[in-house]
Amino acid sequence: MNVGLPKGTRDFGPEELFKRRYIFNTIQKYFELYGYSPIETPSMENLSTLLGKYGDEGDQLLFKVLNNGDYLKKVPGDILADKDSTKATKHLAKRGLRYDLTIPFARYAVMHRNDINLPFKRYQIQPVWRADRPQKGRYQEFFQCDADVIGADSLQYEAECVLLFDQVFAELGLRVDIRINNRKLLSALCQKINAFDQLSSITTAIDKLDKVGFEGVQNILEKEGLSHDQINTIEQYLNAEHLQEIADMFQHEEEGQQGISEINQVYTFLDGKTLQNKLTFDPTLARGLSYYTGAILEVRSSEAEMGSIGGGGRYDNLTALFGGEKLGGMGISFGAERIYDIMEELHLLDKAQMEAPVLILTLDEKYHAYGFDILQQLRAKGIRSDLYPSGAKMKKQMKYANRINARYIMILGPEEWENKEIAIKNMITGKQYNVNIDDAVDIILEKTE
RNA sequence: GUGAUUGUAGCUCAGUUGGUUAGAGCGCCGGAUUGUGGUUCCGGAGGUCGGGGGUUCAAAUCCCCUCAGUCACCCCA
Repeated sequence: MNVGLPKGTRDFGPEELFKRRYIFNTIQKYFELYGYSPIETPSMENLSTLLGKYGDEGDQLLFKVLNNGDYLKKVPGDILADKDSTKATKHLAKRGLRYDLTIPFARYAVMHRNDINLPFKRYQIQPVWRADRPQKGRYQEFFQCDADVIGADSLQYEAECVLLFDQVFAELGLRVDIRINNRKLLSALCQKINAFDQLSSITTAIDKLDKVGFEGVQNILEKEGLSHDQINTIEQYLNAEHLQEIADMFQHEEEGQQGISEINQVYTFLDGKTLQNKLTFDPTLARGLSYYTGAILEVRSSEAEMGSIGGGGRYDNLTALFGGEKLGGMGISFGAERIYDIMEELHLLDKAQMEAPVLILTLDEKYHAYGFDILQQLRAKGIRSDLYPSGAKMKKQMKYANRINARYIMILGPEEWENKEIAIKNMITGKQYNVNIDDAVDIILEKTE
């Protein structure tokens, strides 16, 4: 046996897929409840759409799709001779696999600008591909569940996204911590210490706080060439426990005041709404993605050790990259794969298994066709059901019934046939009794409702 | 891209300082029970020990190469 799967990809069996769908369906249900409409984009995009959007590392992690036809012929001889893969790529591949859902959405928004009306609320649940090395909770093919609203500045959407996170995780039965911060505060921090051009690297450093602790962040910042005074100010910021402390810090930074005000407005929108999970302001929350400019959100499980299982934020200009009209917005993403892993770990998916069907057993070919009639009657009533395909040994059929998780079996054998009856057995309790053959469908219907 | 670790039956894993015919549990198939599963008892099938090379009288075991998985770092969901 020499079959296998490409690295970082998985098959999903029936049981697993029932569970996965339960999660996706729940997320989708709330996306739609909140007024988001679905779109889908192709698995492949033009490489020119993708390249340069995710940084140098991102470019490395893009799956490139080899051109069709005599692709080597079109590569200039000198590039071929140089064996420089980076240079040769653009001659070998003009398409690549989708790396996330955000950039394709930006491309979509620009291309279909005349067909969408603002504010445009879309959600998208599709697989994406990344060529990085797989490890726990990381795959080369995985699903993302994104919802974004573009073309509206209102902070109601920040509040809406918090509520969306809160409700979805509550319905899934996961207890989570939702954390909120605002990039404007980080921006103000960099202004305050006169290191605004290092905003991006300081953000990245702060983002590692959870993992490496303050000493680790300190080391990174030192390597970035920041002075002790600057680092002290950053530490003071990171240690702030209340919004007021931050507000005091940024009295002279307009952007800081704005960030504070935005966070307060989000809280105002949420005032009086009952959240089922904890929402905390966390000045240390940074998030790696560079395009966020306002609110940032992150969700972590309070019950399991795992990275973030949801995140999002506000961006100013998603479409700038494609030269379209400036469209800002707010978006969030659910980390469905990780949510699955945590829920499996906490046994929250056991109940999400397929609802057990009804299985009909016949013990003789003579009335097998009659069993098929009953089967169609059950299905017409919307009962998931099946008929064992032959009059095999009772034991074998029973085993099969067990394996497919049948809740009820209907047995049609010589004795029953003679008396115009059918035996109904509850596979969970083991109880069994005979009913009139004409009433059987109604009785099953009653039981499975 | 960097580092670690593991590859033995369908699955999870034992296998001593190299030493006859490589084992267990679970699963599978059959029987006890020709009309009753999930419990029990009995029997059976199933292995290029990841692949290649080397050392040795002898290699699952030691050495080299290679492939694959897993985990961590970078980055990320």
